[in-house]
Amino acid sequence: MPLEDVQPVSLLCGDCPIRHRAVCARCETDELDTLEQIKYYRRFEAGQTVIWSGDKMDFVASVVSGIATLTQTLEDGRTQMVGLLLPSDFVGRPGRASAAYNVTATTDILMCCFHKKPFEDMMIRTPHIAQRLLEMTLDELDAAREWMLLLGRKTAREKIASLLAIVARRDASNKLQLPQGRMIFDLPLTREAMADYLGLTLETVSRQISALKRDGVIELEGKRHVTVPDMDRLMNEAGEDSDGGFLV
Amino acid sequence: MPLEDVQPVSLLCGDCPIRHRAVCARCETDELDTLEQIKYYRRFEAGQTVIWSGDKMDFVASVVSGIATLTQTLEDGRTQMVGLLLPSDFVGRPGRASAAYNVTATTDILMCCFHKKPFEDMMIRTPHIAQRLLEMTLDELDAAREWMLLLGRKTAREKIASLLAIVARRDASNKLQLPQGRMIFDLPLTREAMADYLGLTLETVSRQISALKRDGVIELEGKRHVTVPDMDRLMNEAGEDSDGGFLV
DNA sequence: TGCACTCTTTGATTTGTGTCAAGGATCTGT
DNA sequence: ACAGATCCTTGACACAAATCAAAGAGTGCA
Repeated sequence: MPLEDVQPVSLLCGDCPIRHRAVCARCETDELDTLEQIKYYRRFEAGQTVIWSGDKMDFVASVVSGIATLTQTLEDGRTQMVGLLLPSDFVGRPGRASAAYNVTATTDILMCCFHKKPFEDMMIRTPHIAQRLLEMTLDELDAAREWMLLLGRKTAREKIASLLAIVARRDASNKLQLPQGRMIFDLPLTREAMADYLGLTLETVSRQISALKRDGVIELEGKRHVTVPDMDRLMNEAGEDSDGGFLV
Repeated sequence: MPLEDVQPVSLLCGDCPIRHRAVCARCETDELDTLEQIKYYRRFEAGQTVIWSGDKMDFVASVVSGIATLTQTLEDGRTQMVGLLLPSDFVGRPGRASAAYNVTATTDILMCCFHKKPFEDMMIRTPHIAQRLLEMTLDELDAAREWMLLLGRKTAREKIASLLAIVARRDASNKLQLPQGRMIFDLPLTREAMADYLGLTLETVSRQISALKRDGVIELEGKRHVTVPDMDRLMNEAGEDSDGGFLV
C-alpha cells in the first residue's frame, strides 16, 4: 500500500504495541527512536480508575487495547460520560498539567504512555504531529457536538437507538464493512455506563432496550449480544439521516 | 507592550479589523502580507444565516464584532446550539470542504474571512499557527464537554444559572475583572436562543428566570439587563465549585 | 396615537423520565 | 448445589419539564 493510502488511525501511525512511530503519510520525519526512549506501558483492570479529574498528569497516552471512559461529575454524584476511549485513541493534553476528567477503564486496558515534556518537545521538532493532533481533536469536537444534540434534544428511545447505531458503525468499520443490512455486535458497556453516556437512568435504558426488542428493531441474546435486522430502521429510530458518521 | 505580553486572544494575534497577523508571542514568522492578500470582510445582519450545514465552505474566518451561534438540527426541526461565536473566535475547519453546522448571526456581525486553500498553505509554512489552532480547539473541546455535563445532568434551574454564570464570567474577563461579588451585564441571547443552548423550551427558560428573580439570585431590568448581587450564590445554584472556568 | 410585530410571561394540563422498590438472571467461588 | 455478588428487568408512582393556550410588554412605523 502506498503511503498516500495509509489511513492514519492514530496520532502515531504504525503497529502498536510493537512500536509507535511519529511519522505519517504526509510527514517524512521519523522520531521512532525518541518515542522508544520515552514510552512505557501501563495496564489497568476493568473498573479501575486511570486518573482522577484534577490529578497531576505528566504523560499523554494512546490506547493499545481495551476501553476506557472519560466522565465528569457534579458534587452530588451525578455523572456524565463525555468521551469514550477505544483502541488507537489518544488521551492527554499537551500544555496542561492536570487531568480535566476522570478516566476509568471499563474493560482491562493497555495504554502506551509517553512522558509529557519530551513528547511536547518532539511535537515542536515535528510540526506534522501537531497537525495530526489538530485533525484528531477536530474530529473529537465534531463528535462532542453531535453528542450535544443527542443529550439536549433526543428522546430516550432515540438516544438508545443512536448509541446502538454508533457502536454498530464503529464495529463495522473495524471489520472494514459498511454499516448496512443485518448487523451483529456486542455492547461494550453496562446499562449504567450507557445511562451515563446518554444522560438517562439505568432503568430507562433497560426499559427502552426492552421496547426496541419488543418492536423488532433489535434482537438480544443475553444482555450484551445484539442483532440489528435492519440498520436503516435503526438509523431511522435514532432520528438521523442514514449517512451521519458520528463516533468518538 | 512587548510581544511576550500580548494575550493571544485569537488565532491571529493582533488588532483586527485593522490587520490580522499570523504571528504570536511564541512565533517569529510574520505572514502579514499573505494574510492581507487573502482576507476579505463579510457583514451579516442579526438573524441572517452565515452558512447552512452541508454547504460548501471555501473559507475560514474569525469574528471581528457581533455574536453568532453554531446549531445542529434534527429533521423535525428540533435544534440544539453547539457553539457560540464571540469576537476573536475562529470558525471553519482546515481540511474539510463543507460546513458541519448552521452558523447564524444573532446580532449584526462582522467576520474577517480567509480563502481556505491559501490559508492552509500558510499553516504548513507556519507551524505555530497549527499549534495555536490546536490549543484553541482543545479549549473548545473542554467547553463542549462541560456543556455535555450540563445538558445531560443538570436541572432546568441549574442550566439557567450556569448560562448566566458563563455570560457573567465572559463579560468580567472582557473587562479584566474577576467574576465575584456584584456583577452587571447584558444577556446577548433571546429566550429562544437560551432554550436552544440549554436543551429546554423557551417557556421553561422564562419560568426559571422568573424563579431566580423571585428568589433574589438575580435582578432584572427589562428583559436583557441582569444584575447578580452575589456571584457565589449564582455559582452555587449552577452546581459548580466557584473556580470552574468554562465558557465557549 | 394606534396598529402590527416580535419577544416574553404566565396558567392549565399532559407526558416522559426519574425515583423507589422488588425480584430475576448470570457468574464466581466454596 | 448453594451463597453472595453483580447486573438487569419490571412495576407503581411522583414530578419536572413539555405542550397548548392566552395575554402582556416593548419597539418600530404609519
